[in-house]
Amino acid sequence: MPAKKSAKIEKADIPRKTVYRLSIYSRCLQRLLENGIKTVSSEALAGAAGVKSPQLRKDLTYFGQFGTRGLGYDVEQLIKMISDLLGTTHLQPVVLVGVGNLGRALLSYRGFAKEGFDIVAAFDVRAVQVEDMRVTQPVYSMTELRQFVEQNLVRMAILCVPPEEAQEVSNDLVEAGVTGFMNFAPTVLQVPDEVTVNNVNLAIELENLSYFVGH
Amino acid sequence: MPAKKSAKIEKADIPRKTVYRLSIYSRCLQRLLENGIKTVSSEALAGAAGVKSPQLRKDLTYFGQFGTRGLGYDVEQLIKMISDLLGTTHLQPVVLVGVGNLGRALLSYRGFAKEGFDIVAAFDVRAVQVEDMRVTQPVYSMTELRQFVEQNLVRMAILCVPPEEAQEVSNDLVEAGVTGFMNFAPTVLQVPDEVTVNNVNLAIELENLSYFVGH
DNA sequence: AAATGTGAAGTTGTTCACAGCT
DNA sequence: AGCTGTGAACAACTTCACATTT
Repeated sequence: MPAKKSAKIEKADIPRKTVYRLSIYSRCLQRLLENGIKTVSSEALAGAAGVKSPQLRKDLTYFGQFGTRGLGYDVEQLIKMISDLLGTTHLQPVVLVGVGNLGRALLSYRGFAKEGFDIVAAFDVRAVQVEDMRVTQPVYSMTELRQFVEQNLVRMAILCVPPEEAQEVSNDLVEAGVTGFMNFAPTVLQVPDEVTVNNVNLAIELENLSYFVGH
Repeated sequence: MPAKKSAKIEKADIPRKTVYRLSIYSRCLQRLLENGIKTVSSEALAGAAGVKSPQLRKDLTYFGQFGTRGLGYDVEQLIKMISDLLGTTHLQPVVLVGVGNLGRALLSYRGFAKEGFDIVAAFDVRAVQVEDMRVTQPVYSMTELRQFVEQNLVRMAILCVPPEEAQEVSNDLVEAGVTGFMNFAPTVLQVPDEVTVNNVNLAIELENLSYFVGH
């Protein structure tokens, strides 16, 4: 069943970067709201987010018209529309696979919970509980991964396994119903079209910096 | 002193994405080398890196001509040229500022050392040593930051402080000689032109995924 | 014959300029 | 008058096609 092309803008037509910037706008708006600011112009919000104002306006109009000419945007309304769009209105369950150094590190990181994501369980070939008070999630054996994902309707997974295992683990997860990966393994994952992979590689990020810093 | 524009390709003319892909190519080449493969075609290497072959060739020719027509690229030579270029031939000192959850997590992560970076020290307003066996770096008080950076000629910093403090800390670091930041704080840093900032926000990365996964 | 290097074409994303609301 | 929404111009990046070299 090939998708029909239409003139209407659909998910696929929206630049990935636009979606990314939405998250940034959302954080800036949150700050404004905390300071009791009710309305903001594209100029001001763009400044806070580090982009130019036409960029911001174009980004928003991919999704509709939210501003009032001569006035600006309603802060609260914009926040609502962005979180609806990103799916962060409700807490989302996430599993983490691979409890090595990085995996443990991410499990103890409290930054996800604040943004609407809940790492509900971790999995590793060695299902030993982490003896760290800051890690509260249960660590299960790999053999339980599929069943857990299916039963809890988990759609997103954080992959921190060694590169050799990444492809196999992701295959299992996809079969169990996962459609989004945050992949920390330095591997190019082969996945079906409907599955999204966000590769994150901290070492590459540093290397990149190193180039611009010079030596 | 405005920079003179020239026809020759200089650092600024090279797409950021190209530099980023260089790191990916490097990792693929490393694997080839480990498997005893001496020569590789753009087609094969591009496949492994998840890009198209003209992309790879164009990326490389920004820096010179490294291939042999009819044959391909010499694996070892390419690795050498990329690491020279990225500045990862020699171990580089990095400081980490802000030893909260994420900071601690990154300190215990061994992935940087393998790629040529050495987190030599950490700094925090509360200079308490981390009682975690996996964290081996000393944690100093913020007041010692400037002197340490100057004396050890540190050029790169990993910022994990709360957003309110990020700007001030980065000002200090820039004055002390840091020209590259890996910024984990959800803030748009204002820095001089010659300073590079790589923003990394794991929560945004997850939010982004959430959008594509749907709900 | 095989595979690189590259100008030109194509695609995607950004910025501008201004028409059109409020 | 002020500020959004948007088509058109612009810039950046990617892909193609093929001439060139080994």
